[in-house]
Amino acid sequence: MASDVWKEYESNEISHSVAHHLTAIHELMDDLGYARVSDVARALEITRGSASLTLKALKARGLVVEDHNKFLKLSEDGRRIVDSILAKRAVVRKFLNEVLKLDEHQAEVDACKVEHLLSAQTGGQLLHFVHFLLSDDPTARQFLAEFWSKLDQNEEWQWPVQDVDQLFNLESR
Amino acid sequence: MASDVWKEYESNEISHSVAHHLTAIHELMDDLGYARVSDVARALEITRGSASLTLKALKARGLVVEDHNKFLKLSEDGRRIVDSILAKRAVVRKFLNEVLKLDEHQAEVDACKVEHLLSAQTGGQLLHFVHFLLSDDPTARQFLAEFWSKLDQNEEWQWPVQDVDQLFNLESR
DNA sequence: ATCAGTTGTTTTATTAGCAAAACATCGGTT
DNA sequence: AACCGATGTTTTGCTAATAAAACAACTGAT
Repeated sequence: MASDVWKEYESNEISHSVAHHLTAIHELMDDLGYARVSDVARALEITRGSASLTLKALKARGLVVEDHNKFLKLSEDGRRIVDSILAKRAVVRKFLNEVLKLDEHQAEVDACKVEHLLSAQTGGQLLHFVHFLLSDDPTARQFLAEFWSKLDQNEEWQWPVQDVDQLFNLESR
Repeated sequence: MASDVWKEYESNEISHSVAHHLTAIHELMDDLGYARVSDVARALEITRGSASLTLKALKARGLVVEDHNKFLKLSEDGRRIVDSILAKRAVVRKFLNEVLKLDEHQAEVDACKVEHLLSAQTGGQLLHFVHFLLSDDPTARQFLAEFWSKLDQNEEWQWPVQDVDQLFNLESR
């Protein structure tokens, strides 16, 4: 694989840690009405010192703004980022849980891992897909019904499959 | 969100970097028939020093074994990990590109980002799903045809969507 | 008014992953 | 034999993200 592909991992706009510092502020504002350094640290179960340093960097990046009395708030940019993350998380979780029938915990964990990594295009297309898939369109309903009935029968594959491409080619022939 | 969910990100078996060191060895064995530290470094476009350190750690973890003359090879465990990563990458790439119609580069980049993060269960279920979806089952074909035709019309959503859950609820009512 | 608890920051240290540079060791060429 | 190029390792330094501990400042209760 070309290195310009795999190295894009680090060149990401926001890290996993930053994503959760930002969403923690968002959720604290909803739950408590405010968010201080200590509240974020408690929510993420990290020390106040760690949260203080990370949040200082986020203030410098303009994603978090500080009140006259140490109260934190998302900036416009920060809110935009949190919105996109939460939207992707919700879509992925819904897809994994309600379509692929993975248990809620697994769906939550996997969604949490990838939410900040998916591009806006991927998130948007996935939303369209899941939206149609879970709508009451009869074709979608029939498709899901058939897929789920196959899920119950199909236990023949061992994972990991050795050659996925070959598996697909065998079927499309 | 509970911290035991978001903190699982770090507790992952293998990091992005390790995933690509291992897959690089795999691909070099296929392409050249051998893989040395320098070959891995060249493939990943990092310095030999960095590769040397990372690969030393992987030898210590028993994922990579070293020949009598500095030639590297995947161990049984290493090969198992590479198989699972490549399988997940292939399935995700196929889904993003052939179903969601994202361009190949975007599909490649996003698949590369998440390949090592998905659980085995998620990978397996996704494989079942994509396999059925791209099969010649008439229901699957009809569903995809309808989805794609909707894709062409639907440009009304702005991304990020503010409240994804609400979007779904409105439709399912 | 003092004392305890909470809060925020800073300093020191750790880990993963990288670069850069120095170093040693080969192998082949001349 | 001397040299050059490729290879592998080690050392030093960097960044991000954490913990731990020390410190300062504010808050509230008695």
